Amino acid sequence: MKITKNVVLLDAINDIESREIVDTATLEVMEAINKLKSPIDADGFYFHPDSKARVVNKKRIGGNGVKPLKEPFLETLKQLNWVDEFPSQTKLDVIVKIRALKNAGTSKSLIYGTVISIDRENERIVYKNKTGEEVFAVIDAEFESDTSDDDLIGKFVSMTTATPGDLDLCKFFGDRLVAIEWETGNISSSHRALNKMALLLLHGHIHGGVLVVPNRNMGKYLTDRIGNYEELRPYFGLWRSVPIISGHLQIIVIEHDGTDEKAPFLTKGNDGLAEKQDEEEVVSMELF
Amino acid sequence: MKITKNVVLLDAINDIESREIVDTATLEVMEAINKLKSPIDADGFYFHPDSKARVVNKKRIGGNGVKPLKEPFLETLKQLNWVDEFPSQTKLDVIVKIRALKNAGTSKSLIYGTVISIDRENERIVYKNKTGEEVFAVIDAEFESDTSDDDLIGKFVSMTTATPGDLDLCKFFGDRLVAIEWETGNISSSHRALNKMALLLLHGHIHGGVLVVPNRNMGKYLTDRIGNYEELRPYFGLWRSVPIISGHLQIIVIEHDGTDEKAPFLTKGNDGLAEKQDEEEVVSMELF
DNA sequence: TATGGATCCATA
DNA sequence: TATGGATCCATA
Repeated sequence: MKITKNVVLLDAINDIESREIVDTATLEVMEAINKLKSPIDADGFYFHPDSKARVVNKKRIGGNGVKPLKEPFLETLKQLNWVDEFPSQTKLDVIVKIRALKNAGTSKSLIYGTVISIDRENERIVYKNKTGEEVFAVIDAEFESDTSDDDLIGKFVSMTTATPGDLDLCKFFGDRLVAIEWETGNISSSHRALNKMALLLLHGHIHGGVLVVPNRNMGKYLTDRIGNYEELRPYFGLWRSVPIISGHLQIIVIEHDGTDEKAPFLTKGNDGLAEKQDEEEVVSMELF
Repeated sequence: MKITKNVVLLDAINDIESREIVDTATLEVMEAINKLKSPIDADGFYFHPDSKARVVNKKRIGGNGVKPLKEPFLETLKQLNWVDEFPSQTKLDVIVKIRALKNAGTSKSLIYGTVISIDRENERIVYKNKTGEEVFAVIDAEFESDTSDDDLIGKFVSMTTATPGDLDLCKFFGDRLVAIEWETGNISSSHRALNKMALLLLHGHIHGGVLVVPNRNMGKYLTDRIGNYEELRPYFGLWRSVPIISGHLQIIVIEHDGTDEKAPFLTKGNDGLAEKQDEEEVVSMELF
């Protein structure tokens, strides 16, 4: 697979080590992109010429599925000790719901404690955790609750948090974390991916963020409306305006190496439903 | 329809007139939300209790379609002189492709001119437009071109621009523009909507932005994965960090008033992975 | 239940 | 061709 651009959106690199970390991470991502081949024994990544999406009877048909692209990319990086589905930092958690309990629960996704004070205006709750320490957390000024704030004081409660979801891949370089998002979801999903990395940079949780996204030319061979560089371009000014103190955010743009009659059609994902699978195969045969 | 929250993300209001504009626009949005009723002659907006989405055999079924919600909302505001599908400002345009031409074209979406200079590093092109003026524009440092930069000098060219897409609704209050985005697309689409309004605020093109979005409770009665307040909550810090000079960005959160056996099922379209129309009708009959 | 994703639709 | 949207999927 080719790399056509490498666009830096945020670049607040304050020391040599930081630059080295970003450079190393970038090289590893590039290596994983470079390794993507189709057909498997080819010298690059080719699509079958007939797999290009086109409009017939006002319907867009064709296009390759995207999962066969993403999976080998993740695989290569996991072998370089990147960890997939890495959770976004808990320190960004915001408590959105508080519920008084009779008995202690054990849900891993909830926080348990005894309420000491609630300050809606400053979005802050203080509570005693199970080891008896007084700790504080951020609350949504309008968190959900069945009970008045006063009645919650002194009660044992569960607290539901809201946090950004997982990152595709992460790796620690020393004590600094770099995140990678491979984006072949809908273009709007690329907005969320960049938002997530920009937010984590803003809060100092990660030191580097890399978005890998196809260009529009490559998009023509894939599922309609997947993320592409050109369509994100007009929004760069927004991400560039985020006032991070340190860190780096970049977009790496990829494109297939060309077309080749020997390249396979990449199946589209109807995983898990054998019935749909059959229909899909029939459709594929009709199209190609 | 109920309004459950009104969350301000950016509030850089510098004069009384500005406050009045934001307040007026907000009231008009609230009025349009308030007017949403189902059944049509009811005192509020109710869903049929059986229309709540649920999981059967590992498949999520049910849920109302979202178009029947959005359309009357837009209609009310158009009657209050809001304009729909309002184009995002051309001054944010970035030139992403330049092509030498033999003859002048007339496409409305392209810029035509004779190139005077190209400065990739500073992302700037100077050209002579058809009235002979020298003007400049922003280019992508890696804009597409068949020709070398030097060869483009003195040539008549077309320039393709990239710009954010339309806004759902806009209205001028004096010379200041307020934008509204109604978000019942996918949650990631809400990220784009907020990004768009934040960007336009950053560039001073709009003075106010309003996102209308359901809360999670209401989302349970609608298409899976539509935008909802709770899921956006963890990202507020990002939009709040955007360094705007003046303007206002808010989220208005809506919820249905309850359930009622007399409420209709709101029909769904065939987007995404929906089964085709005929099948859909059969499924609906099975469910309800 | 919750979150990221993959897929196709409507329309200018 | 281009952009916002609507819909259902996979999985922890």
